[in-house]
Amino acid sequence: MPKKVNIKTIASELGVSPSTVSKALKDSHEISEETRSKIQAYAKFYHYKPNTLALGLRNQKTMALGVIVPEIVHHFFSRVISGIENTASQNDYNLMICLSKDQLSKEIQNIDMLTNGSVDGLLVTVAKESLEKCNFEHFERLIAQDFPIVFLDRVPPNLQIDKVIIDDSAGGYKAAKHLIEKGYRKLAILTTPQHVTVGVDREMGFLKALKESGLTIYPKFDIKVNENEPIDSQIEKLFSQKELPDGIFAVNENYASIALKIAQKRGLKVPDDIAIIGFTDGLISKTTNPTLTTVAQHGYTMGSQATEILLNRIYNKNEAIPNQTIVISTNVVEREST
Amino acid sequence: MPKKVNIKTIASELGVSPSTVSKALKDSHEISEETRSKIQAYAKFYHYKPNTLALGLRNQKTMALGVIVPEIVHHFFSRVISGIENTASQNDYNLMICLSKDQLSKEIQNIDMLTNGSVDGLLVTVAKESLEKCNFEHFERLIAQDFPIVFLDRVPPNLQIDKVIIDDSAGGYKAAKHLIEKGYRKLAILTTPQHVTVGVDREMGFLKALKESGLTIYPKFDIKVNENEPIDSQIEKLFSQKELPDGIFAVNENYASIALKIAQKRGLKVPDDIAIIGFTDGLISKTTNPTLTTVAQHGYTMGSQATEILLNRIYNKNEAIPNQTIVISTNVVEREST
DNA sequence: TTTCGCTACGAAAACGTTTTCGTGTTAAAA
DNA sequence: TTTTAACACGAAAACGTTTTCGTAGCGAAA
Repeated sequence: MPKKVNIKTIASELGVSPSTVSKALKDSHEISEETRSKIQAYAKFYHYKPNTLALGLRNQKTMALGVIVPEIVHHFFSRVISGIENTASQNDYNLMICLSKDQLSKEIQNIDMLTNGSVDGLLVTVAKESLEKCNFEHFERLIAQDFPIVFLDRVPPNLQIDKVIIDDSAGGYKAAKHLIEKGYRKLAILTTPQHVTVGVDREMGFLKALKESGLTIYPKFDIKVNENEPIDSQIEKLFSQKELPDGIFAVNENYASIALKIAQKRGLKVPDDIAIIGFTDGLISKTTNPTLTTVAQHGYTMGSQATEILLNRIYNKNEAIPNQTIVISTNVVEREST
Repeated sequence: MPKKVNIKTIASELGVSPSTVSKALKDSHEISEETRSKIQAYAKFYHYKPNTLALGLRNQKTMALGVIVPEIVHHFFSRVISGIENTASQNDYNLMICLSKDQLSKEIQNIDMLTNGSVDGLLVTVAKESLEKCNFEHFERLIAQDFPIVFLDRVPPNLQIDKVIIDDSAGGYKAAKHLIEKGYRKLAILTTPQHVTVGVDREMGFLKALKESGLTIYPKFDIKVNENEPIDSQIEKLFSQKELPDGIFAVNENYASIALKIAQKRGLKVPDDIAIIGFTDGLISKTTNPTLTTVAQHGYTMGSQATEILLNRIYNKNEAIPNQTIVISTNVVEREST
């Protein structure tokens, strides 16, 4: 079977030099019409395609972007990736996707791998472990080297970087406002531990809205869910108190759907007895019964915007563009649970 | 700032030749202890990492696998990718992920891109358009060239290839058996049009089980959903007939959850008045109310098994291994809807 | 006839590695 | 003292491109 052809084989097969072939394939005027069409015909017939590695090495440019996310089996991240892929492929860029599994070691390994010629730039959502341990040396090195990198969603603090983030605080604020407008007053929150900044920010905005309306939150209505322990039983506690809340804000879809299930199991009517509002507009919220009102964060937009910034950096490399922060706003998608 | 170092810069910086540096970094005995440790210390200090492109070009081996799937915002595919990533990274392989968006042209483009030195092998789920048009030339070319490639889930027919598929027929069979055992007799099916083989296979198995139990299916209980038209109204038709089924088999999770919703809207009790069983064990099935019984297809396993076959081909390239077909079996996960 | 200027092509270097082979130096063996 | 062998290193080619520069051949102008 016809093995893969390259410029050299075409050249020797056609009795010309590799330079001639290369030029002919690029429609160079240096090459005569006759030779050119002969070469192009041959190349087309044998499906010649230039070797990506050689091109990358020669041009110091790979037309590939690296993506590092914690997980891929996750509606939000897969939407982000989808957004990235879309604008990347529109600009003839390909993707190398790596998973950090929220581990620092994997993240470092991926960074090392990707930044040695493999890709022209990097899109990163920082791993939880890195955030917990405040270890960002691997990123700082890259930044010092002016390697094009844009952070998404979870970002390293206190660094001069390009980033695209969700306006989590405003999202929490909107969630609270929505509940209050609907007439709910005894509000509870299901949130994450301290080091997950997105959870903290959502809570901040939530509390701010409460304050503005002259409301406060009982400490026992403020549940910080520990992901290393069974989630159900932690949320269960909220429902096993004498006094129950009449509105719950869950900082993600998962907590929201669990809360819904527990509420229904305990005979509470949603939204009559208790309202529930989630965060992240994924598939689950649309299929529960009742469907869940959520604060929608636009992952796809996030991915494509981040990619645009990154490509812009790559195109204008060594021009000192100031660092950008893009804030993607959220909006409440009202469904049946409030 | 310390720009990226490479072998040449290390060599000139340390007054030795590139060959010496290369050997020293590989602990070659040809290099004296003194020089070796000097070089290694320097390399470590400046975080030297070999350039991936150069390595790939030199070794004719990139340590990367190409993955082409129709979509990524899809629970099943993202699980498949997750499985691929896991065994790939265990074997020090990286992933280049491309999306075909079920378009033939994109698929061809991706294939062309990936097979020119970028990756050592390919994992592919064929795009719907390619299946409809029966256009597989781009694959045939690769196969003729002995390029390592493994197909997943949706495969081109009549080709000598390695593939990992779901036992869709058996899955449909199990779904029917399950409904029948539970006492349901008037069964309906929500399936896909002809060209989507997985839907056809699932229906085949389903009908086989019916036949074995002496049951038949009314033509009007056999709904072929056309994805280009509103899905809800097509499924609605099933419920607007004089006589209703008492059990529904939906060939995917989406159809199942829509059917559930419509049934409930019409005041039917699930599973008392009507049972519903889906296919693909995703997130949705676990969060509906009642939760959905489904035929679980193990995407993660599929991905990792396919990757093992592929790596095996790559390691033993030019040894004529016969083509393999791995069939991933399914199982019924019983929940509340049956 | 000489000079000039095109046209059409080739040689070679470079991108960053690895690996084969060759070689200068030194110490041990003859 | 000469030969041999081990040691420690360097030169160069190769992977597949692109691009700069050089030049052979040729017709036209001087």
